[in-house]
Amino acid sequence: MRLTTKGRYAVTAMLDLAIHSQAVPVTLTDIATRQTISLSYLEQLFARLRRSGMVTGIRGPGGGYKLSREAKDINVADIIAAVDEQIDSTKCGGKGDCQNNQACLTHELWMGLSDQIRNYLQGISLGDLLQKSSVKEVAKRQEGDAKKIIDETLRYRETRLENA
Amino acid sequence: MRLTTKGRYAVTAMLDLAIHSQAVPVTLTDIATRQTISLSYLEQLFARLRRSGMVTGIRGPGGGYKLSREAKDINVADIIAAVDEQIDSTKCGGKGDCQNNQACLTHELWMGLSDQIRNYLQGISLGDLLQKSSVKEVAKRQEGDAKKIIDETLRYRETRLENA
DNA sequence: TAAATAGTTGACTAATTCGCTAGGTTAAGT
DNA sequence: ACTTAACCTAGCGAATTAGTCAACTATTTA
Repeated sequence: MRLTTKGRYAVTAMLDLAIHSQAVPVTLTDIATRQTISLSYLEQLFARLRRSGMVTGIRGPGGGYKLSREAKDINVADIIAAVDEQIDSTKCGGKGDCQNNQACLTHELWMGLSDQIRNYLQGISLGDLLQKSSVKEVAKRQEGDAKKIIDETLRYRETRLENA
Repeated sequence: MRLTTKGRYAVTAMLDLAIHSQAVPVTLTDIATRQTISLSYLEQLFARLRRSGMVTGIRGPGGGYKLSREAKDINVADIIAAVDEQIDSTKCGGKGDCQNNQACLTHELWMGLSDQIRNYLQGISLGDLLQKSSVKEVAKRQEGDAKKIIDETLRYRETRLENA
C-alpha cells in the first residue's frame, strides 16, 4: 500500500462522483471542472477504476460515469489500489528470499504494517466520507461555483429525462 | 502523509537500530550490511532523522548512531515524516484557497483522511514493533548471518567497554 | 444517415522523486 | 599520525507524476 498524490486525486474524484451521481451519469469534464484536475489525467485514472469494476462508463451524449456499486460498498483502499500499481516492495516479489534466500526484516515488519494500513483504509467507504457534514457543505458550494458552466447541460439532461 | 519505499527504508533501519542499540552505538555500515541498504543512502536518511532529533550521531572510532529517546517514544509516523519531505499536497500550501480562493474538496477530504492515517501510525511505536515475536526471530537470524562480518568488531568494542 | 457528443486508447513530455554512487570534510579515539 | 565513522555535497539513471495532444470508436439526437 502506497500513499501518493495519485491516490488522493482518485479518491477525491470518486467522492465527487459519489456526491453528484444521481440518475444522470457524471462526465469527467464536470469532475475536472469542480476539482480542478486535468481532464486527461482523470481519464487515465478512471480507465483503471473502470477496469477494477468500481465505475461504469456510459458512452454517447448524456453519458458519463456512474458508480458500479453503492457508495457504502466502495472503500478507500480499493480506490488507491486501483490507480497505484503496486510495485513489489520487497525486492523479491513477496517470495521472502530477499536476503540470503530468507525473509528480511522489511518483510516481517513493513508487510505487516502495510496490511494494517490497508485494513484500516478498507474500513472507510465512500459512504462514510459522504456522511461528513463538512464534505457536504463544500460540495454544495462547489456546485454553485461551477453552476454557470454545468447548469445548462444539467438542466438539459433533466428535461430530457422527464420527457422520457 | 505519504507512504513510499523511502519511508519503509527509514522505518526498517530505525527498527534495526532499536534492536541492536545497547550501550554501544550502531554504525550505519552494520545496518547497511544487515538490511542490505546502500550506506550512502542510509547516511542521507539518517541526516534527516538526526535533524528531527530522533537519533544521535557519535563520531570517531567506536561511534555510530543511538536512539535519542526510548523506542516506545518513537512512532512510525514521525520516522516517515522525517524522511519524506511533505510536498504541500493541496496546491495552496494548506491555506485553503486552492479553488476560487476557497477550500477545495481535497482539503476537507484528504487532509482529514491523511490525519487519520497519521494518527494511526502515531499510535505505533518502535517499541511496539520490537514486541512482535516474528521481528525478534528474524533479527536473531540476521545477527547470525552477519556475524562473520560484524562479530569481530562487536567483540572488540565490548572488550573495550569492559576495560573502561 | 449525418452530426455531435463522449468515452477509449496510445504516444509523448517536462518536472520531480528515488535510490544510489562518488567524493570529500570533520570529529573522535588509539 | 592514523584510523574510524559521522557528516556533507553534487550528480546520475531510472522511475513516477501529472499532464498534453491526437486519433479513434461508440452512441445518441436531429
